[in-house]
Amino acid sequence: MSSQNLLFLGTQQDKPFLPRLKPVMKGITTFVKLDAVSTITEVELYCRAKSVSGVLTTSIPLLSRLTDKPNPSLDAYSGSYFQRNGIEYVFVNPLDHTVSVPYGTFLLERYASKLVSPKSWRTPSKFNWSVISPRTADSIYAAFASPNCIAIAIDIETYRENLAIRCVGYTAIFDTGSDFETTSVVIPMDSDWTLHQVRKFNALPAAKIFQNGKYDCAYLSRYNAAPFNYLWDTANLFHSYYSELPKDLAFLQSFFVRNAAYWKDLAESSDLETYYLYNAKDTWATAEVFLAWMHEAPAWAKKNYTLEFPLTFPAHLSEMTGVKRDLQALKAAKLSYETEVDTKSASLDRMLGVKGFNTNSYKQKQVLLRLLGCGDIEGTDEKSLSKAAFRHPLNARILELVTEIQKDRKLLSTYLVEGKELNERILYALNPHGTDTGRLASKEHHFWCGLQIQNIPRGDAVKSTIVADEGFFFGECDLEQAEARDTAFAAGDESLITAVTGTRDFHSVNASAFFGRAYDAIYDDGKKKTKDKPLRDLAKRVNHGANYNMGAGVLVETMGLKNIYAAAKFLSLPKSWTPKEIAQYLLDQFDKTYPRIRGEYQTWIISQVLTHKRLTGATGWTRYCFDNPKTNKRALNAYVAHVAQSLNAMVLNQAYLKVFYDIALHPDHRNNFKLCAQIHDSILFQYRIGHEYLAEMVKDRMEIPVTILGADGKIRTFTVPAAIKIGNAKYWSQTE
DNA sequence: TGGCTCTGCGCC
DNA sequence: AAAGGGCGCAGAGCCA
Repeated sequence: MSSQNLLFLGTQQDKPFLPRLKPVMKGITTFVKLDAVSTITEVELYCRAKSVSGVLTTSIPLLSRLTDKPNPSLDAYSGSYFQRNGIEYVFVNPLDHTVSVPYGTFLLERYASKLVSPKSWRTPSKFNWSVISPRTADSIYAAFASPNCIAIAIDIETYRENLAIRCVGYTAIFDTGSDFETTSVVIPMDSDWTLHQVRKFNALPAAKIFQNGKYDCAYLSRYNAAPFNYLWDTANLFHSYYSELPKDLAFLQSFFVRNAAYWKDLAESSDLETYYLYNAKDTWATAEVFLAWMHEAPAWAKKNYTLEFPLTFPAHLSEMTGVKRDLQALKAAKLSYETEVDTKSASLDRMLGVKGFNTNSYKQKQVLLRLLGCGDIEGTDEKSLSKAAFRHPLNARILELVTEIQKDRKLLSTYLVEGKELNERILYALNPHGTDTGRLASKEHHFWCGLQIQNIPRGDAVKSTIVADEGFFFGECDLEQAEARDTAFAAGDESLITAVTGTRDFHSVNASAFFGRAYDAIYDDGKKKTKDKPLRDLAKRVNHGANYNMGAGVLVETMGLKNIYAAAKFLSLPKSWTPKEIAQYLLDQFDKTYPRIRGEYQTWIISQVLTHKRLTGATGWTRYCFDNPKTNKRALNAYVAHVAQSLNAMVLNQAYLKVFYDIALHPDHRNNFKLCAQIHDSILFQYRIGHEYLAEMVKDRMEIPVTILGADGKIRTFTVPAAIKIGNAKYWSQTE
């Protein structure tokens, strides 16, 4: 069958979006079938009749037949390839993704090209694998150690219950001169001999490739089997290329390997051989993704990788360091909040005349709002409750209590939970590939315990349960007004630059400029004290809102009616104004003061994205942008926020690396210093008592000059100042 | 019972 | 019509 005809086998759901399919099929004759099919034979007969050799499809029944699974997930299989009786099948997400997902069309086109232009795809290496045995180990090792082995992909499988490694898979990539070949091997972790093999293979000189390798390294470290020459990570590679796209290995494989199908369900197998096969396939996929990325990725993505990947190592150190929990303090805090919740809940129940009102139930809160005559309020979150509270003192009495209970329960359920520790330590993960902007993302640790370390509540409640190690104090060093400075310089807005870099208090300068009051009436420079807190706070909120391109309606929501009316009152605004008009007035004051920020700066960002599909920051970090900031305000907001957030992240990441190499790893300092975490604009560490100078060294390394081309076309250099927070801080709550 | 989505909320 | 960015986790609710 030499015909190039293709078939799109979809569902009725796809019908409205069929016009989007046409450009993707690049002029190839494509038949369309939207009615349900019940057998593969039916599809095959149709294809024979129409000389169709390839089927692009969103049909779940067909997927079910091909995978022999009752209820497969189309999303998991999107991009997957099957071949049967000479017909090729490629699954894609429902066509409505072309409009509902920013990268929907991009992925559809990419997956369709598996059929439309198969020659544009790399031919993957043949997958061959074995389970290691004493008979084969030496020859496999010798091959992996040979100079034409250019890299080795590794992946471990673990038992969650005891943090043991179940098996380790390897795929070696061999350069044959004209092509790349691979060999995969799995080492079950079931004897001293196999552990010895794992150590040997991990110590091989070839560069190692992982997918999210900090996970693997955490476990391998426990076995004293850390890998040597870990240089590549497919999660970081892909994040460096398309940060807005998913980064799991299954997605990466469908993205980079033409004739591969989703294989992750093999992991559920109870058959050992099948499980090892799954492990081997993971490493093969990792190797193939690596090769395809190297072949395809543009220079800017490679530059991104050089910025991002090195962060793996300080992140690994921080993750394995963790922070100590004072278990007694935890118990006490927990008990005290539990008592608090009990008391308040009893009081709430009495007020409502019910038993066991659940403040976590949005349904119950909906009913409550209705009973209080506030059925018009949509949500049941804190803002909605405070809106209702503002309407009547009785509402306020009840709903403020509800909110208080919720706050306490949040602490109890998320942060004051016993048993999150490992050896009395709170661990966490810090992932350089976790965000669209290049910030690190945090989550619980690879050992299935610990906490997200970047959202610990600000107050003492939780931080007073985090204790420094014996002989150490906590220190924290943060970049001051970093995003505001970054915005000012990126926009090239002279007045904002002046305000944010001046010696005067930034928010008071704003308050003065926005609302026409004398600066001296708002802030006392001599005493470094705020004199008009309400006005300064108002300026702070307005600045924050405007920076994120907030609309008046949202500003009303975030400030709350109480604050909006209070603002109108002390600014003597007309009494007839609606809350939204008041908010609009506030935003207008910002725009009058800093017209470039929501003016030329935004225009510049839009044109950058529209002309290049990319935003490149001052440090060279580039974000590929799938969304359209001209037609989609959400996208515009995201890209506007990106510029400052990303620049700040990049600078802090550089600082994190410097602190890692100059202090945490340095032979002169390593015994007196612990690198704990990076928290968006700060670095958390511990220093040995008596070694306060280390905090100074951290500060020095955080103050990195940035040279930036502003949206006004001028080049400027600036440095965000860092502030040290120390003070005999035995507990994290005591850094100040 | 487990898995999924929705809702809400902690941080910067 | 109107739309504040970036994250991860817990509980409720719902479905199979």
